[in-house]
Amino acid sequence: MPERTGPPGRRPRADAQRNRSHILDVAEGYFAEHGIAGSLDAIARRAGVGPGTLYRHFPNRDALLAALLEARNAELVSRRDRIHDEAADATEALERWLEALGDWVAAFDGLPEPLRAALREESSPLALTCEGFITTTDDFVRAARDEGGARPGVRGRDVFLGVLAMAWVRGAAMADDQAPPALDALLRTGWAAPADEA
Amino acid sequence: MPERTGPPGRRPRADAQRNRSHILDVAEGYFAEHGIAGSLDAIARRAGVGPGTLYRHFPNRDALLAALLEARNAELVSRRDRIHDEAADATEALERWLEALGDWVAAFDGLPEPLRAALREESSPLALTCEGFITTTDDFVRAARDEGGARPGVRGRDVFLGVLAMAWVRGAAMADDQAPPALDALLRTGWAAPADEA
Amino acid sequence: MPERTGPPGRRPRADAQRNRSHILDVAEGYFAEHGIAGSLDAIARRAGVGPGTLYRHFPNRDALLAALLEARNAELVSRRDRIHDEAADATEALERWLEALGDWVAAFDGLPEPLRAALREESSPLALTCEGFITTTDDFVRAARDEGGARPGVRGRDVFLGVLAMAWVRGAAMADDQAPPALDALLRTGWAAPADEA
Amino acid sequence: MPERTGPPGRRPRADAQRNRSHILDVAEGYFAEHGIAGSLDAIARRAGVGPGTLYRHFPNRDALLAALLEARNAELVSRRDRIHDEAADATEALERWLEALGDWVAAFDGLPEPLRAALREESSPLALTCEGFITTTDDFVRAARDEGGARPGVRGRDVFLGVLAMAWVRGAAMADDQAPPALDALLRTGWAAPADEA
DNA sequence: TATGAATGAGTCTTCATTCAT
DNA sequence: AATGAATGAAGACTCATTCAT
Repeated sequence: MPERTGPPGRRPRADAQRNRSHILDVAEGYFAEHGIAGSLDAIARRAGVGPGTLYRHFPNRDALLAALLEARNAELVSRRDRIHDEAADATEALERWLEALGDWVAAFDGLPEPLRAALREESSPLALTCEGFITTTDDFVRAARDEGGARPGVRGRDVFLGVLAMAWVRGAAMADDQAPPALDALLRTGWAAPADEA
Repeated sequence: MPERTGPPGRRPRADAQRNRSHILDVAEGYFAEHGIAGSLDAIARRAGVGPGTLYRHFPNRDALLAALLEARNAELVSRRDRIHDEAADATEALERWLEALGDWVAAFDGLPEPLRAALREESSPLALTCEGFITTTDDFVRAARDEGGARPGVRGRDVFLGVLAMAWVRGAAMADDQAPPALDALLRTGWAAPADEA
Repeated sequence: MPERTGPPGRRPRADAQRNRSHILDVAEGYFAEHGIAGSLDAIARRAGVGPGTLYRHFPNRDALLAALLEARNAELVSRRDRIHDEAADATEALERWLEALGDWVAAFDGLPEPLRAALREESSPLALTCEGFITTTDDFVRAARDEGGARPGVRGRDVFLGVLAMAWVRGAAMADDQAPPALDALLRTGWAAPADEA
Repeated sequence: MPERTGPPGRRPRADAQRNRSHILDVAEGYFAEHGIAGSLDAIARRAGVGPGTLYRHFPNRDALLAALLEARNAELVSRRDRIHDEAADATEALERWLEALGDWVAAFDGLPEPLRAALREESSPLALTCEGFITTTDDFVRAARDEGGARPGVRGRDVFLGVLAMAWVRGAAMADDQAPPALDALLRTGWAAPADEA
């Protein structure tokens, strides 16, 4: 019984923690199955808790989503660090970062939508997450540009939006195996031939 | 549709035709105002017909949307023809076509979504519309490529998807005035510097 | 209760009017039982219709209440006419009118509350009803005043509010048989002795 | 849970006392702001305690309200005493007492409602409070009546209810500046002209 | 005793679609 | 053909109260 009674540093109750992460597990599965537009009540039901419990932990869908992404965020951040360490040059780094970002956005079907919405009204907990990665993207873009690998005038924010957009449209192109890489290439080099601007 | 005639006076149902086009008018205004996610009931109400009538003419939202776009399609087609006539070269033509396509997709707030969905399951009446324009886009792309203005390997379908994607993400970027042109440029030339691939 | 429901499973589609009045019947009983704060869903359930059907007929609680009162309104109006015809003088008329008003307000337990609320924000369908009766009350008050039976300076609106208020407290005084008439008398003559103001 | 009645003099813990009065402070502010229908959870939160703690001190909303009024009761009682000391005659005293009572009831928006309810079912802690003031009111009324200032047959209870009622309806009449005094006058002298009963 | 997590029935509301009239 | 009433599942979210910690 290492539990000291009294009011020392309040730690979250064990059962609450358990519940929270259980809800997250269930939500992950549910969202993976039904896309992120599924019913929150259904998630609560499947998790075996009342809707109030879910709402206590996550006051709205975005909060739940943000919590769900948090785990992946850590992964994304570590991937960023790895890229910093391993990439031969800034251009390759940017490329790999965008790939990482693309994977992150593809975590759940329909995820691009709330991310876009969050970018619109900054009050969402998702907005913070996004802004962080926008900044990171901008850093990568800048470095690549300094190196001559990225086109001048391209902003990190736009590239981020581009990744988001491509991830969104990819949802439609699943039957077409060539589409995903084609879309990445499109974002990378555009449709115009280089000669066009020389 | 086998027209069943009863008593004499077998008219081609002028009133039904009138109804149909009236519904379309109303729907156009409604979608322009509220985005394409508005309630179909509300449209029927505003058009002064019962929901059943609306449903008879357009069995679901996509059908309505498709019919709505058909009118614009004519415009888009004529724009295509004008481009063919006026454009100095195939590259400029493609550029202008994509601009036209962008305008077309931006007709209603939220339109990219059902278009994307239609591309997924081809059963939607919107799918046909899209496929037509994909073909057209491909024609433009091919011509530009033959001319050296478009990058080899770029498919019309991908470019179409790219336009769709950019139109979609644009919804989020409204506060940012630089974003729309930046996104167009991104799609045109990508983020990578030309030197990168020379 | 010989509940006239159709064969189990398939509910025979009733005429809209009949459905409407059936809902009203049920609502009347339900409100009489549980007071006017009861659940609308419960009423729909009890009426054997979906909540949507109830909402189609009565978009909100006030609308339902207003419809419920409409029948009684007719009665109140005819009572008003009878009073006009029968009352010996304007003072007796006012007296009888207030009695009628009191009966009207006592139709459902808790009715004074939404009436008061409606008086606050005039958008409610109940507001119209109330305003009409306020006007009528004012007419009666004026006539009585001209005759010397009502105190100068008393406005119809205040008297109406007084009736509402007394009906409201009456809910508390049920155990006390003397209270209702005492409250009426209080409203009529006040607590102060006439000598006090001579 | 065995009730430990043996050794008496078990004082409440100091921190419990502190908690209790802090909750009261917070509740006072909250009710003053949001009316008495606000969420108890919100009060607990604002007070920095758990809802369980609030519940332990005040098993329900009425108990909290009663405790809250107790503080004001002292003030009301002292006002009563001051009236006794200062009033020139019993009629003026009654008048001033009713004014005091009106202020008391107006302490919180929506307060009349639970008071009325408490009068109905005497089990509420508010009932006691009310009964005390009803008695006081009756004393004032009697004294005034003996002096010829109050109408014979008027009972303290009824006058109390009248004050409650007028306070209740006043909530609706706020837009109308003339209403509050008009309602007071109505309660004082009624709508009938004195001549009517001479 | 204090805490605050959990409960879960309950609130109102919407809407695509069906089907009796 | 047209109508529009009916459906009823589903949605998000609340909150007084209980109970495990």
